Amino acid sequence: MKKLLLIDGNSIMNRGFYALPADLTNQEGLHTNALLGFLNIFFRIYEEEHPTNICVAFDVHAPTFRHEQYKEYKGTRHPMPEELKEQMPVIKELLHTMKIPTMELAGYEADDLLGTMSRMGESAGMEVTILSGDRDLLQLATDAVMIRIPKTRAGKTTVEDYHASEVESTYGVTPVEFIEMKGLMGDTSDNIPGVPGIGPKTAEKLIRTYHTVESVMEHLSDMPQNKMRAALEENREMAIFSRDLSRILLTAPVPVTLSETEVGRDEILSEDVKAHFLKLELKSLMKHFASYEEEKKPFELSFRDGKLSEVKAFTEPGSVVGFYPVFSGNLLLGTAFSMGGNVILTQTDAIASVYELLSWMLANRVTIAAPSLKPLIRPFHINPEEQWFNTEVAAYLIDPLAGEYPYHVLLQKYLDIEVKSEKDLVGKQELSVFSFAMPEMREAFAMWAYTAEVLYPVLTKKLEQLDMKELYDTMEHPATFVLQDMEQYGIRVNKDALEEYGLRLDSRIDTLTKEIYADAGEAFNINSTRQLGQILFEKLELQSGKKTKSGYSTNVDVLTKIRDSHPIIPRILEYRQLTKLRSTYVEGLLTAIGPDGRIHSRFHQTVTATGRISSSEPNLQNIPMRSELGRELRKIFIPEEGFLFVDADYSQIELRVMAAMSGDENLIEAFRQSQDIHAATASRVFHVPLEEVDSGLRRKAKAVNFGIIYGISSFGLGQDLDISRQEAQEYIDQYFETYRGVKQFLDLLVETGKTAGAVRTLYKRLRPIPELASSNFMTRQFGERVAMNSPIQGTAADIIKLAMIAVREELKKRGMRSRLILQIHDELLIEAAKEEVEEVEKLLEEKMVHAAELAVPLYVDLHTGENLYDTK
DNA sequence: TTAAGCTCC
DNA sequence: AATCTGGAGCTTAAT
Repeated sequence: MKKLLLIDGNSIMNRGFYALPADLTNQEGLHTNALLGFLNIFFRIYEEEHPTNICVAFDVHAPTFRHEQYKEYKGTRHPMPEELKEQMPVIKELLHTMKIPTMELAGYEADDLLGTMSRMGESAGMEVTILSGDRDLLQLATDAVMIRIPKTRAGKTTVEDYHASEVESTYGVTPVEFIEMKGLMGDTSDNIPGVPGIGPKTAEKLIRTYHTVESVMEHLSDMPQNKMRAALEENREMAIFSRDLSRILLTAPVPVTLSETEVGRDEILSEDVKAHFLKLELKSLMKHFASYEEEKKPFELSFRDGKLSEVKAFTEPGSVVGFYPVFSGNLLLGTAFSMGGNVILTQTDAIASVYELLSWMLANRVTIAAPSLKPLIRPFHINPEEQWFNTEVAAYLIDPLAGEYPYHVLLQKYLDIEVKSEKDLVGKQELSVFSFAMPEMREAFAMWAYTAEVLYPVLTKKLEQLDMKELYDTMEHPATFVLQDMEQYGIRVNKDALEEYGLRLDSRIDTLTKEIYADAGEAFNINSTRQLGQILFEKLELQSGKKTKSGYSTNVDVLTKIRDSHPIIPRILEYRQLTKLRSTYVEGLLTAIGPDGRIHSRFHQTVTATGRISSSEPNLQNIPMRSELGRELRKIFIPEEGFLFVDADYSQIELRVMAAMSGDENLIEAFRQSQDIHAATASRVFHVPLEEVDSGLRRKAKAVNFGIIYGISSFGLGQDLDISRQEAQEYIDQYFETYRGVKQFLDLLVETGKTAGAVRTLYKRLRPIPELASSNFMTRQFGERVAMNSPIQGTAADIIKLAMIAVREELKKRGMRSRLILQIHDELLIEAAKEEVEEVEKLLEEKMVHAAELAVPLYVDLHTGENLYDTK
């Protein structure tokens, strides 16, 4: 089937012009932003649809016939900016080189030419697409004619597609009625007057009922005597005139025939076109030529079976090798090695032989690149000093928002190579001793090894360009080893005590459940927010607060506000707390206890956007602390016999980091003088002597302190402190007046975020912020808060990582039995041999306090105890 | 799989 | 004019 692509040239150029930076020029000083915008969206649509026929319509700049006739309405458009004007002849030349016909006709608008040609195509049995940024063209949609409107949001371009049915479902009127609607509501951007006082809502209602402007006018007598009816009566002529003005012609004398619009891929991507792009310095478009060639010969990785000795024979000293071992639990199933693109698969369970080969490689200055390093450290006795490269961690530093780093994504992103993903190849098949005989699994293994090898130079270069090589070498790479240790050691759990704690919860939950049912007058599922909402706010008619998407909110804020209005509320709050403790902590932790009586949580290095570590299966970074009952749970975490816990947490590390990074003299001074920063802040911000700061004032200052770090709004702070927005705003203003340097610093971060698209920590860790480029106000606001928070949270995360590395090294150097087993963002836990406790306390404090030398001293609180509860 | 809720820093 | 505190992971209900 033939496919016709029609493009609204002016509209798409215009869109490109405003969407891309205005300073985009080539060496001759020609602006190229509209050209690039046009071609980007063109190629995107072209690759999606593969049209057989293409034509681009332009407006003629001279007044058209229809302009002449209605000059007073349509003659007042803004003139085209010079920078855009100069690109118009260039795009026409370029389309000429691409053998894509263009059309423009004095007396007619581009819309009319597009409309007419769309009908010609439809009559000839073609599928027609019209590409435009202008919603006016929606009136042209039919079952066979699709209108595509590109939209840019958060830096990403999406396309809205409209056949006749989508116009109806979106706007509630047919494409033809769309024209009638505009007759009533007008269009200020097009200088179409319409009927004053009638907007989109009213117009839609009227046209849905009466279908045409004429019919609306005939039925005026059915309507109530009001302002709307009067306006319609008065503007009868104007409405019909506006409607006719909005209607796109379908019978214009188009200067191009359908057969002339035929254009092949070879013509669009010819050598001439390539040369033309190069001349205009549109280098980013070159990829279309590459992919054209690739499509002819899709990427195929060749790999074969071979012994480890063959791997060795293929390995050049000083080279880079990709390495992907396949484990099923502790059992090695085999290996994939990639050497200069030669991929060799080996089915073997001989870890020792592989270790020997790896040692030989390292001794011969070979860099071994692995897709993920942490799982390999133990089986292959890897040390931080050895020449290993961790693809995943490098890719994370370059793009910390990606979430996952599978080979197919990395190959696509960095080398523009398209391959099947592991999931596509392997699906849900489990690993087994037969895996090395299965073609799909073999291919996936080979891909991992190959990717690690070929990405090594690319990622290394990228890290250097982004000035993060040092961050990788001195922080991220060694941190992997600390995390591996923590996973390996795990934490000991008193299983009996945990079960006993669970029984205590059970009995109390039982009582509460019965009481809640009695309060409600019926049994229901208390865990179901929907059922609970009905009971509380419909049956018991309690005061409901904010709503969620699907009904009443029943969260802790809402319930706390109505705590005293019914005895069921405090019971539900307690029930929630207890069932949370039971299901997440008691049951969750019990199933996580290993045969060694310890929990081996996993620690992730490539998950968070800011550089923090995360923990899962189970998450040991959110063990209860705030409520006494939850805190009791901490008693079940105990050290091994002959050991004690030594715990240290940074005091106010984020505020200290903010003070140091901003260089604000007042805040720095406050930290140097006082241990209690919230009280000190209260004293300064509220102009009260330190001795007179009471707990209420301190609480306010504390909320402001936290708010500032998170990128505060007066609304949020008001909510937090339960005060008015105005009052909250006053606190914020006073804070920034006291700490002017902080204000300057935060403003600078937002500014940097906007211009660079990213912010950095003190140690140059990058956090991209695509939200700052959004056209959506809310999204952009979020971006600003991220810009303020990330460098602070991220720098704190960097510092504790440095401390972890230093602590591990020191313990190792001194040959101590004590070990670091847990990190909770600003806190480190060491399981210390009893005879080493004093030394560990000293060493831990020393390494944490001196992990970074800032303008503000770092400080830690130290605790030693028999369990996790006692270390607070 | 998503939404709502709760736990932590 | 809008908006409405940053970063995580886990469980349950409901689809």
